[in-house]
Amino acid sequence: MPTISDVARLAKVSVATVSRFLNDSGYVGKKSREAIEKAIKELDYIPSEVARSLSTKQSDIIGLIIPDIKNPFFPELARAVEDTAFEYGYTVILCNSDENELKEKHYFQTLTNKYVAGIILTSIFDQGTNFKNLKIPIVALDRPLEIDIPTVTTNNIEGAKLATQFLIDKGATSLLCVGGPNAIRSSKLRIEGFREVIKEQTIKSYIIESPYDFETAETIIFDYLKSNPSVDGIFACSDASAIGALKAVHKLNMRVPEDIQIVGFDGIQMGKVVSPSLTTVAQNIYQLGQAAAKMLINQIEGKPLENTSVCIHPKLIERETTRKERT
Amino acid sequence: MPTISDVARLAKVSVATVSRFLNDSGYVGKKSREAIEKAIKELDYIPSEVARSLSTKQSDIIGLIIPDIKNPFFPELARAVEDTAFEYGYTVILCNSDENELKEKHYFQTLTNKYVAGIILTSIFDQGTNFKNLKIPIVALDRPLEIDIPTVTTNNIEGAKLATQFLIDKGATSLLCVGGPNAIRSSKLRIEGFREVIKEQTIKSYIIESPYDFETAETIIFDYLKSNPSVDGIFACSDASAIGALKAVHKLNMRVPEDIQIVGFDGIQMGKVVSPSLTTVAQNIYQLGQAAAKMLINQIEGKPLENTSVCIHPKLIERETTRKERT
DNA sequence: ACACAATGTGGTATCGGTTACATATTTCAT
DNA sequence: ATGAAATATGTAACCGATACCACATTGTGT
Repeated sequence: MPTISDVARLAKVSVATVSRFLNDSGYVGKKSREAIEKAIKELDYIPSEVARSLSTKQSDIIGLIIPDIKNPFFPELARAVEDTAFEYGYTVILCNSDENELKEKHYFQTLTNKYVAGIILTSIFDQGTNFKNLKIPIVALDRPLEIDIPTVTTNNIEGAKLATQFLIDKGATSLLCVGGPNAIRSSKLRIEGFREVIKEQTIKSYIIESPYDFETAETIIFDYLKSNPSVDGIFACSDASAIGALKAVHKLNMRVPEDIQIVGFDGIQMGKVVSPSLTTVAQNIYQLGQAAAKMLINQIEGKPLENTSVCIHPKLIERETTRKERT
Repeated sequence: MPTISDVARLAKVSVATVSRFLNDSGYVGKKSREAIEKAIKELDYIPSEVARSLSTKQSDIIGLIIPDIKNPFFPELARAVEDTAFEYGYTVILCNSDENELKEKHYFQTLTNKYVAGIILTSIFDQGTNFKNLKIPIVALDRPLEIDIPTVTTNNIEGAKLATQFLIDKGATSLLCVGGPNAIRSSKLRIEGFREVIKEQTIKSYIIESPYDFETAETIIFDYLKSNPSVDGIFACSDASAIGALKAVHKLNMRVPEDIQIVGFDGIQMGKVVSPSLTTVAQNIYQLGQAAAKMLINQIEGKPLENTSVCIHPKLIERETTRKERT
């Protein structure tokens, strides 16, 4: 691996001049410029990121802390972040926090110790870590953190309203809302959206809580429906629980969407693939990740942020778990 | 952030002694040791990874290059790698190559430039890059590279045989094998396994090729089945195409598993979730990733590799797309 | 008691860049 | 013509570690 000194020697200039050339900082004369360009080409020189980081205390690495890449929501998000990072010349370190505060803190430690340029964080701990005295840029993704930290989220209330209203429009008269874990802000907001629509209506409604995973959701919903068979519409606050609901409903020999309609939330791939395919309020996951990455990079590069927070509109995707027409 | 000099000053020793202490290299007297420990605690000192990397030309970062984290096979793999890396004090950079040689090369460049400790690679390019003259450890995952590079794969032939034999045992008499892209070695091997079982039998069989994605697979299989309705068993070389097959079969109003049975390959989450749930040859994806990470770390840390390649047995998971008993 | 090994410690060059500062040359308005 | 400003370039300190080498001290076998 050639170093900056090799280039300097070959181009018969000093390392300072080469450095100035590389970073486009300060003056570099035409002759030097040409000689340096030639030398770089000849040597196949690439500046050492590590040395540069040591000097500037900033690398071209972005940390991405998410609960679990296995959770079907996150691969697409990660992909969007990585694509955007790639485009701007950054590289992504992936961290699975498991919603575990200790692990999260550990990653923060590790990442800052690597002089990462910034961190994108999906965390349920809105207060725990003290993000303010951290001097590196942070963007909160999917779940808001403290007030002054830039945030990218989907408009959860709007999405929940969309789903609920849609079920009603399609003729549902007795609605079940399957909320997510209470600790997660977005889950609360989705339930809130559901409530807001319901209170203007005169239909029966129930709200239950379930973690965001298929199996548990399936069990919980199965049990619920067994004792409350009158329910004819389910709004699940995540596609995972919606899919659990779908399985539960199947087991109960109810037909979807004839006997009971289901609308999920998230828009994960899997929704397309289940039978019947899932009507859902899709978050534009890719856009979410992209927006977060862009905001972070803007901060890193000192560009002004036009918005301190971005709220992306969800979109209802009508598939097969809801009726085609009002009955 | 305190530095090693701060520690040295506080402990009234030289930086060399502190360094020796930190790396457990060379002699450090008892008194110095205690003073240093105290100083480190007092200052909350953590050695700078970046400075260390510059000096040693090795970081604690592992590069993971995969085609696409959105592909449902990879999140679990990535998770396994990350978990194992975490356990041993390493950190993972995620790279999506899109099976694109240029992108792959670029990532190699970027990663080596960061002095990564090693790279785990899922690549279809078995010759392109010259891995030999690379001085950092590499492990090939899922798809073998050149001969002398440690490799972790599933026993694809065995898995394909398992699936094919199972279909036959369950009474299928006219088999369709849906292979993956020909460029992918594992796909070839799975087709080979299928062939091996078939040639000992006297049943009809067909082989078609399809990319590993739902939509395309669905279309291709739909068209095929339309003109060949006698097929009563499908072995799909990936769960993705198996799920495509499932949808295609549904559209054709054939019942699964009564009219036609389906067995997939991979064991992705989604298989559990489709209806009917997918019988499949499951790779132990987590174990795959874990084994790869461990092999890599062993290489990095100079420990001997007992095996230059690991081949993990797949396991047939019987679910609902095959019949319960032989008909 | 002496030679030699083992133990303990510090000085400092080095990794490969950045950047403040000094210095030299050119440009240009007056 | 001349002094200030702009342009161009080099020297060397610095980022925060590692590691080679020199040197001092202690232990030990004969």
